Amino acid sequence: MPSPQRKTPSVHDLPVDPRVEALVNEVIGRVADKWTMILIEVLIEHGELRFTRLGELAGGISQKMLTQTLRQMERDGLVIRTIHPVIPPRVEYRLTDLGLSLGEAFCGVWLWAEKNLQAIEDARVAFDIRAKA
Amino acid sequence: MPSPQRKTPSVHDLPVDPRVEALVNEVIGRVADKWTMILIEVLIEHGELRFTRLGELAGGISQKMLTQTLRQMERDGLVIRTIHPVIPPRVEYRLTDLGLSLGEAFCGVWLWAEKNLQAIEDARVAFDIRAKA
DNA sequence: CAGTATCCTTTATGATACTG
DNA sequence: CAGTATCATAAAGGATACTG
Repeated sequence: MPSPQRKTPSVHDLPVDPRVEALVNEVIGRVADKWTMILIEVLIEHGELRFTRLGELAGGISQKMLTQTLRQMERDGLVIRTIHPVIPPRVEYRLTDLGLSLGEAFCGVWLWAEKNLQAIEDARVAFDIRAKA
Repeated sequence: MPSPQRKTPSVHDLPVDPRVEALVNEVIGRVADKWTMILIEVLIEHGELRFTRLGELAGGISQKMLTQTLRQMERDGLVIRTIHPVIPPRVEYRLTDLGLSLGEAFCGVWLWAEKNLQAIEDARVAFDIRAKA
């Protein structure tokens, strides 16, 4: 890795419009939401799913949050919501290409988390011991 | 957060230890936190920084959240906090290898957001128009 | 089934004041 | 400077009841 002193070898290798950066932050804040990530994960693994099934597979999500998160995702162009006009209603959700690409981008974080779980737990234990002193 | 007995199958259909998965979710939940990501970004770009400077560069963070987020990051092994015993106090923060690797993993999401900013805005506009009908 | 609507609790965050 | 402590409030989220 390049030493931190060198000219910012970060994501931004070019002059960054602060307004663009602010928007990126906002998008990341919204999009990197816990339930959004989990729903994308579930949709990648299972493909198109109905509302209730999606909730079951996500695990521990309330109906309210499920609706709310799905609406946001739909608005952001991450999922497509298909209503089948039957009784009882059948509504299915699937990822758009945009949603899929976000899942792939986020995959790196997921892998990072799995890989470094133990390191984090160790760090916490060490910190808590230090903190007691 | 622990959901009361989830008979729900795991996010993966693969044999994944649910406790591991819960931890991964928790870690991602924390890591996908807005200020954590911004602080990592700033630390990658500027290297070791003092408390106040870090806050300035992060932009719009309250002292309370800065302290709180940095403590969490330190506990998770993402940053190292160095206290120089002088008056006035001088405390510097820098990323650990773990913190740096998280920044790199998250880089994909950052790039995704930059790249797809316009697509998201377009999707929102389109959705809002549809919603009015 | 797939939501809405409502109430209510918890959590997150901000503002302010104070200290070694 | 680099915090800590406290109060206040906004926002997130859950439980429950109801509906087309």
